[in-house]
Parts: sequence; C-alpha cells; structure tokens
Amino acid sequence: MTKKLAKSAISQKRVLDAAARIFRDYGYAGTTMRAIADEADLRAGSIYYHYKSKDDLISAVLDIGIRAVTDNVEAALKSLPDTATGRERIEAAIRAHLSAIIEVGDYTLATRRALGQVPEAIRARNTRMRDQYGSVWQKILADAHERGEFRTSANLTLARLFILGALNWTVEWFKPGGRSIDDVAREFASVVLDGLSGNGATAAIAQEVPPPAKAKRSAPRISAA
Amino acid sequence: MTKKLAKSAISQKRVLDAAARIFRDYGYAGTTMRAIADEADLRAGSIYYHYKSKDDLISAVLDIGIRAVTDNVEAALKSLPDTATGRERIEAAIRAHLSAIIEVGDYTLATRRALGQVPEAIRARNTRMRDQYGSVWQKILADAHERGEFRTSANLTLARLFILGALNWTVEWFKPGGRSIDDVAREFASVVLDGLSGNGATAAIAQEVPPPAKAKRSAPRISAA
DNA sequence: TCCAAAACCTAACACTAGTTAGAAAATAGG
DNA sequence: CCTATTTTCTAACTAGTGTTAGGTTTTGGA
Repeated sequence: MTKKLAKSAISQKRVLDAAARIFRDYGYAGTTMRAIADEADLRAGSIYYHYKSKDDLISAVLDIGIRAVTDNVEAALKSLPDTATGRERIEAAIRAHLSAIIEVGDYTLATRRALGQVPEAIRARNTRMRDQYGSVWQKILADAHERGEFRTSANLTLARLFILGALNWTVEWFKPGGRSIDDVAREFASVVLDGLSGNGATAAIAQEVPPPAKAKRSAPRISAA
Repeated sequence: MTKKLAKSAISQKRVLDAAARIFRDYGYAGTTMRAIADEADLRAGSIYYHYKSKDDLISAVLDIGIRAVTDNVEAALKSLPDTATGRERIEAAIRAHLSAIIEVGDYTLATRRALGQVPEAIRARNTRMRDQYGSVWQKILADAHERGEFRTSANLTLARLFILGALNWTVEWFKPGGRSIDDVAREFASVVLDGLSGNGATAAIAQEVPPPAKAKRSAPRISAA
C-alpha cells in the first residue's frame, strides 16, 4: 500500500493558524505570504507546499470561521430535548454562537477583517454559507413565535439581524479572562427576550475573574463603539 | 490682503469621497493611491497636492466616520425636552445613530473595513473618539436606569455593547429603498426595551418601498449573519 | 545503513506599491 | 492679453508583492 500524499496535518495546521492570525491583523490585501511564513517559522516559498496560493489560504480560513459557528449551534440545538421552549433554544443558540466565535476567534476576526476585500468568487461562496446560517436563526425565531412566546407585533427578520449583529460584534470586545461566556449569553438572551424594562428572571451577573489568561499577542482593539 | 493657501474645498472633498469609497471596498492595505485617483478622475500624483500621504487620507476618512455619528446623536439628545423619558432618549439615540451611519455610509463602512489595518498611531486616536461615544451611551442607559425604567437585574455595560454592536452591524445589511430608518429604529428600541416576548406598544412595521434609489456602486455584501 | 518521499529553502521573475520632482495646464485678477 | 497662482500631470525611483523552479535537508520505513 503506497500512501503517497499524506502531508503532515500538523504542520499544515501550523501554517493555517499563522495565516488566520496574520489575516486577522492585516486583512486580506495587507497580509503578505512572507508575514505568514514568519509567523509559522517558515520561508515564504515553503507555504506553497501546503497551499497552492494566497487565495487558497484565505478560503480555508474563511470556511473554518463560519463552519465552526454553524456546526456548534446546530449541535447545541440538536442536543436539546424536544420539549425545550423557544426561550431555551434561543439561549442555547446564543451560547453556542458565542463560544464558537471565541474558540476560533482568530478565524472569526480574520473573516470580519478580510471578507470584504477577498476576490469575488471566494466571497460569494462564503456568503452563501453565512446566509444559510442566517436561515437557521430565522427558523429558531419563527418556531418561538408560533409557540406564542413572542408578542404579535415582533418583526422576526429585524430581530434576527439585531441578534446576529450584536453577536458578531462581540469578538471586538470580548476578552478571555473577563466575563464568562455563560454570563454574556444569559444576559444577551434576557435583553432580547425580556428587554431592559421587562421583568426577566435573570440572576445578577457575577463579575468573575478567572486566571489572568496567557499573554498571547491579540488582535488590535477596535473599541466597543 | 494676500490670500495664499485657499485650496478649492470642493475638489479636496472629491478626493476624500473617492477615498472613502475605495477604502470601503478594499480596506486600508488593499487601497492604492492610483485607485483613489481613478475614482476621483485624477492621476495618482495629484492627490498629494491635497493630502500629503495615504495615512493622511485614511485619518480624515476615519474621523469623519465617527464624528458624524457622535454629533448627530448628541444633537438629537439635546433637542429633546427635559421631560423626555429614558425610552424616548434611547429611541432618539438609536434613530440618530442609524441615520448618521446610513448618511455617511461610505465613511462608516470604510472605518469598519480599514480601522483594523491602519497604523497604530492613527488607530489609537480614532479609538479614543469611539470610546468617548461609548460613554455617551453609557450615560443614556444609566439615566434611564436611575429613573426606574429598567429591571434591577439589567447589566448596563453588556446592554450597551449589545446595542452598539447591533447598530454598527446595520451598515452590512441596510439598503436604502427598503425599510425606513424610523421603522428600524423603532423596532430596535422595542427589542431592547420590551424584548421579543414583552408586550411593547409598537405599531406593526409598514413595509414601505420608496423610490428605487439611484443605482450607485455599492459596497460588497457581507451577508446578514 | 540506505533511500525515496516529504518538507523546506534559495534565488529569482514580473509586477505593483507609495511617493516625489519638475514640467505643463488651468484659472482668475488686473 | 498678461501673469502669478493654483491645480494637475508625467515619469521615474525604490521597496516590496505573489509566485515558481530547482536544489537541499529532513524524515521514516526496509
């Protein structure tokens, strides 16, 4: 049995992780193959052994970014009992979305920074994946509405845009070592469902401060606003 | 009276507007002086008569982006009567924020695309301006809370991040000719204050479709999700 | 130990970037 | 019309871009 092409998956991932970090910091056009190579402890030419072009690399990064979120949310929803309420589903989806984008934060941020500059064909494919994810949320909201859990005047499409916008923005300010994902998810769900003036049954948020988190190089801050 | 330096403000603005559109589409690194020149019907070298460098240009674009929002929101708040409720202030601020980022959409989008790639010093200054705007919102929410309009468990900081995240994301999906800014603002305020399950007094959103809007070249879509 | 496959490196190619100096054109007041 | 000022253009320079061909080292099984 001749196992011909079996590129070391680990060094390929090293390149990919490095690419995500550089794309995250410098966007698509601002990223040079030489910078990625530096980050991965390689020379520029060597990258082409693993990926056949810069476009090939950014494609892989973009796909991982959205797929991590989609898979995580769908798994979380599937693991809920059939008896779960709309509220429970929404809260679970928010938590799953948050933990996914924090987990693969480099890829998520790289997407936000680079997607707008990427060649048309690449962006089109990724956008299709993202729209598909949007329809998952549309379904969650529609189900909850049908169950009578929402006021009749609620505009589900606008609500979805509102929720996903707020969630996607979290990567800009969320820093590990501060608030826990669970707390943020709970409060977000509470705002979306009960509103700020409503009488949500939400417990007060405990300001936990876990281990100070290793000081890795992090993305440039964009400010909360 | 020797009026020496009085550069035509109009052709300077032509360059600036062109720069905003190109930065919006290609980010900071992806934007070339030659592309800006093309958009402004000039040759690359001529830009340097109005702005002394690429960094000088992006700085101007970034500042306009955040200042338009800050000024518009503060003006809207100031125009309210002292008797205005917290809800009214929040709704007014949302509407003002939305109309500002739609109005100067090229500059706002350029900011979102380019800010992360811009040289440190430039970003730092702009980030300070943005944080300042965040504190305006913090004050709006704190006032409403003190007036007893919020449930006691509400976390104002998270709520602010949530609201501003959702608002900033609107530039990705809002297109003139569809929903009106007023409708979006009203529904957003309703979600934030009453929640989806609360019994807000919000009127049903009318799906108005005004004049089809001139077909200018628009930013590449990023998908709602 | 030997050797083929895998992984990486070197050095270069064609091209494009921001920027500049100086010439040319447009403009406006007298 | 003349001329001084403002505005734009031309043409180039240096530095850095993605990519490639071909050589070198490393690796792991026989």
